[in-house]
Amino acid sequence: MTENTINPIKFSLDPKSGVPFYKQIILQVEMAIADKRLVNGDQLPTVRSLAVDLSINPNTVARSYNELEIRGIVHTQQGTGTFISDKVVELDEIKREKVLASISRSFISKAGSYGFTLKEIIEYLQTIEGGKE
Amino acid sequence: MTENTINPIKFSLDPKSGVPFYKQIILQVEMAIADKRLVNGDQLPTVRSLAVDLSINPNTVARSYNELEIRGIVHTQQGTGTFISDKVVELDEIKREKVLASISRSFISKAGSYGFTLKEIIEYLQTIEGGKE
DNA sequence: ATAGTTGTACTAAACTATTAGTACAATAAA
DNA sequence: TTTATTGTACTAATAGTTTAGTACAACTAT
Repeated sequence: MTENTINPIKFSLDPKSGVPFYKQIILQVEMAIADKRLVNGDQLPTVRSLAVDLSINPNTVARSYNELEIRGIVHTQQGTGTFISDKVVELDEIKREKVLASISRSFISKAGSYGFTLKEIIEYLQTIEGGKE
Repeated sequence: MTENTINPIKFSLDPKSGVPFYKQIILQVEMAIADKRLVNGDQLPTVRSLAVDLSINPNTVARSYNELEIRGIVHTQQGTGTFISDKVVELDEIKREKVLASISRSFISKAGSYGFTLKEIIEYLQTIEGGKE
């Protein structure tokens, strides 16, 4: 009876990876957004259905969805479901740059602790970018 | 009687930071190397002395030194002490690039999960680099 | 050889993160 | 209002990480 208003993303877990289940789910949502398999307004599987699907506890799914909500990636409503936030796909440039700034900062700091300068880092990344097909 | 063959780095721990003691020690050594407060051949404090200094267990210091040794940053010898590896300051370019490649890879992957392309990343880093005094 | 230094091994305690069990609360639809 | 859906709260079990206690082994110097 439910139309497929739900974009059928395939979730899967690798228990051997050492990556916590809830993080794997978050990553899969993020990646799906990144390559447009999920777009604004799309509904994620319900907490229960995904929990059954993956044979894990509903709370584990809920935790993933909660973190995604905190990051502003999804919004959630009891009785209705969890949906990709409109803002995400509108690509709010300000928020986007904040995210990039944040993860860049920690990367630069880490590289710096190994003695790399920002100049060196950029040069290295350019060799990668140039070298891809 | 001991000359200061030991470069007197100041170690300090922040128990509230949530960062494990052994990681804080590693980071402080790495940073000291990065800005030349530690150079090749310099001796680190002995496991015991640093443990007393910081009021922590010798094993915690030893764990830090072990990780640093695995990374090739220090070498250690019983009865003698722990020293900054010559290779570190010779800046073994091959190993150096491997390190940069490794941390870059995880950064690129993380940024990618947020939908950023390598091109975008590089452009962003360049704005930072251009903007520093 | 012997004494004093150094790092190391092994074990256990404390803490934290992760997941699950179970019951509940909010919303939507009839 | 009732029923079925949705997400949530609270607790506990489990596993993993981190630190400490304690005793040991390697090496240097005398």
